[in-house]
Amino acid sequence: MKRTRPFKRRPKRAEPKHREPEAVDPRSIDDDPVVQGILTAISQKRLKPGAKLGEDKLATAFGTTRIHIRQALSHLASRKVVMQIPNRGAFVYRPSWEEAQDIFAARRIIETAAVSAAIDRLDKAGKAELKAHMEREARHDRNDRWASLSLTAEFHILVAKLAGNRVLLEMSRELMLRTSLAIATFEQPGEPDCSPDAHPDIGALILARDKAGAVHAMRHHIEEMEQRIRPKEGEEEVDELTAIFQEIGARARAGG
Amino acid sequence: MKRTRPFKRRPKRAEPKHREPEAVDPRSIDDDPVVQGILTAISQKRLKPGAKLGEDKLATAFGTTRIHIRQALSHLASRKVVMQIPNRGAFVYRPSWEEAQDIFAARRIIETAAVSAAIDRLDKAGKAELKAHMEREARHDRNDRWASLSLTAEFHILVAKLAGNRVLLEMSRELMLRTSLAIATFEQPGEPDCSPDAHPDIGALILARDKAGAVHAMRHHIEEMEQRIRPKEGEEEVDELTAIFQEIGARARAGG
DNA sequence: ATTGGCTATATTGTAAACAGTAGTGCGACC
DNA sequence: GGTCGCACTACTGTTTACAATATAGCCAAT
Repeated sequence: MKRTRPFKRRPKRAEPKHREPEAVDPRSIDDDPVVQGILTAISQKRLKPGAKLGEDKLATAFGTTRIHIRQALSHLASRKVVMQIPNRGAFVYRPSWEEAQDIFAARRIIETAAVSAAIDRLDKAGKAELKAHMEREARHDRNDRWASLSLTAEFHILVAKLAGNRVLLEMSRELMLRTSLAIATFEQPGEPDCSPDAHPDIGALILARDKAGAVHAMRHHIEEMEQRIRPKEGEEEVDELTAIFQEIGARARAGG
Repeated sequence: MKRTRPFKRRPKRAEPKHREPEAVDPRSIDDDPVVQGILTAISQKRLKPGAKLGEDKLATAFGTTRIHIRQALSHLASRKVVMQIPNRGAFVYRPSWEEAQDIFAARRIIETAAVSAAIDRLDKAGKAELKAHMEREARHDRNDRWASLSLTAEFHILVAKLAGNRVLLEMSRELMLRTSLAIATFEQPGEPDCSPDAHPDIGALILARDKAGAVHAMRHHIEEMEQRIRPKEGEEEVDELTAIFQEIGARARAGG
């Protein structure tokens, strides 16, 4: 077909004018089904710390390509939910004992502040949301382990949401996940994550706007969780080994 | 060349035994020179919010490949330092006004807690580190804008480090960067990020173990920073536009 | 003058082939 | 019998080329 218009060849194009990237749908990778799937699997403890996350297997499981999986895994690695080891692959993150303690300490700080802020700005809609959650948690089937784990996590997320600070909310989400990993790594077998009666108490104190009481209850609740985990015995061997190697390395460097 | 040994073809191999991924050098992507380069460029305000981060340009600038750049950019996008828009590319993150306020609120919470914890566990080494930093900050060349910005950020990071909680430290680092972006986006021209006298005061109060005073000074310092930014006038137009569109969309959903 | 349509180019996104590395199992050797 | 070494597989990591999308420039028409 004849070209309607002859186009002269332009030698080069000017630097593109810097268009501001506003007004664009900022769809995040957090909404990705692969990311969401792995996150819920972890928070429900179907995936345990140290589990291998093979790229091919995930690709066939989710019905997508390896590239997509790689993107999701590296995102999760940025959030310290997944550990990537060169030429070995991706594994579910296994926090150290020190890191587990730091996670709980961070939660004490952030969630007590969140409770306080939530009480300050509690309105009708917030009260309704909180009551609805408490009812769901009260009447849920306690034998459904996966639903229980999801619900207990959602309570803490809801409090963070009621605080009205999105940055804090994102941090809380991240800490919740890392708490799941910490508990899964260091839990004593058979114990639940959250003591089942703590959430109704805290919720009632928030609804009553008893700030001091709610903050204290939340702090106590988190400390109770923390006291339920114990350092792994077996890890001392590993630490000893690494200590030996480090000593040998240091001696080699020193003695030439 | 002759094969020394005939190998029979094995039909399939068993599932590999799950070797635990411990005892491996966990080199993080945070140490990547591309990531570090972009982060320091942002914290020194050489890269402004909204700036385009073209993959090819970065690849040639850093002397590496596009894939490497893509990995670095997606990591930075996970940390909300970079905004990736499909088919448009990566830009330096530009926080909204609400997000900027949330960042400062989060810093108030985390850094006051960090000051408190830092005083609790302050030892000789910590005192020395703090004194060394205060001296560097006192005698640095105030005309060197880039060095100034680095030093003021380092003070806050040092306090978080003295608190002895790595999780909190990582959060503080992230918040520092996002504060840089918030200030760069909403600052009044010509004003410094931190009031120059605040850091010596806070440092002295920490060294004196005056917990209440140090916490108060830190909170005041952050509030002072926050009060120095103002919402952009131009943004109101955009907000009005988006409001109109949202209204139209809602009406279409309801009436259609 | 502004808007709309068209084409060329720049840039990002994706697929597939290739290369490199770690891990497994068999055989050999002491 | 335990250890060592080799060949092979499975997997990750990288390169390459190609496809898809958005942007800029130009012309025409209103």
